[in-house]
Amino acid sequence: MVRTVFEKPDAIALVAEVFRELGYEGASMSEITARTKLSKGSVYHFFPGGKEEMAAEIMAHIDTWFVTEMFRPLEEEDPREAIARMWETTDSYFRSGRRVCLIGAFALDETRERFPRPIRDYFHRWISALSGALARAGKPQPEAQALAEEAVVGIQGALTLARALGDEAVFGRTLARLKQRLETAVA
Amino acid sequence: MVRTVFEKPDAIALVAEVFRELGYEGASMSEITARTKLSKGSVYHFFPGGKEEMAAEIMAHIDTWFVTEMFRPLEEEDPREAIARMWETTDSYFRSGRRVCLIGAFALDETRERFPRPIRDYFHRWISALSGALARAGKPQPEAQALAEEAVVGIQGALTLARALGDEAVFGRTLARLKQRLETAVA
DNA sequence: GACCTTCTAAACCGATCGGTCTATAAATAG
DNA sequence: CTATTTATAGACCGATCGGTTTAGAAGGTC
Repeated sequence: MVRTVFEKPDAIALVAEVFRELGYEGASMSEITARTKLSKGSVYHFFPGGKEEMAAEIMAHIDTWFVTEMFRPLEEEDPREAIARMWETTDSYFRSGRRVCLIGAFALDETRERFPRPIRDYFHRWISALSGALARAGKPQPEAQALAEEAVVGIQGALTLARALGDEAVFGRTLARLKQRLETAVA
Repeated sequence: MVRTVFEKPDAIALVAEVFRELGYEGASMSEITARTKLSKGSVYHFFPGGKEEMAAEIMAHIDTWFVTEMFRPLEEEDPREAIARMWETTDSYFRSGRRVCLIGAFALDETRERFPRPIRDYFHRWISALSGALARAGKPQPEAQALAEEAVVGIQGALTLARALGDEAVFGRTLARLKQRLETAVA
């Protein structure tokens, strides 16, 4: 069955990948329509506010996803189990290092000036959620916070290097190292 | 004395900051001329090949700088002393987290496809140089390589988070942690 | 001083930019 | 079925894009 019409959630996901690959400025309308196979009419039907609205909706979509799949699970009963699952979720979300972090990419150039809050919140909430789990696992507060920050820093750095080196393996190595580090720190 | 003419090294440095702040796609000619105060005529006088040549020259300039200021010093006599100075050079180059890594930013979007080699080499050489110093400080090869990779990953991640959180302190904390980690690992 | 090279200024170019609009097709409700 | 809503297609718009050109100013050499 050939698809004839799209629905908004599809449109958000499709456009999101274009922004992720090309960045905010690089994601021109011609690239968006070419890569998503959506016509200009469809794109502006779903996002009357243009690129700004697309990016805002994409970030909201990412936010929702991370809250339900990454942050809330970190609040579940067994914190060590929760953290272990976070590494799996992270590896899967970033496709073992083949997919970059859209929010991280936005943070690096002037796109940050457009969306300072969602960008800041994304990282802040991730660190908070992980820090909370570490605290419940027995880490005193200041160290828990520092370890959580170290983990998120490592994830972002590994994504950058994986792309830069054209070698996704560095992402897997970094996740394994960080996992180990948080486990022994908590032991 | 008001400056009337520029020379090429000045032009490279000025244009580099625009690319660093806006990324390759975001650095439009109008932004370049506005922010550098160079006229379009001047810009194309220095870079007849346009944006592509500007970016290539900027990366060559960065490469030279890193070789003389970061990589070669890591080969000097006392490896621990050399590594200690690397942290200072890193902090100073990235302005304690206020300046982003142009090469890292290029790696994240499709700009990478334009310049895969210089981007890959930049990180590869940094890791190699640091790994060599760690090895000379007594670390067996596989761990030296892993620690060097961890350090460069951490630097990149910290730059991303510093920008994302609008809080440069995370960069200083990360450098301090990595410095400590490499010192104890080598002890 | 004359001469020559280097650098600047800005008008100008076609192509592409983000965005609008109108007509129509597809899906849904009655 | 008809009526209405929702989504698609693409022509079209002014603005900006990256880049070219030409004329002249600034700076060095003798």
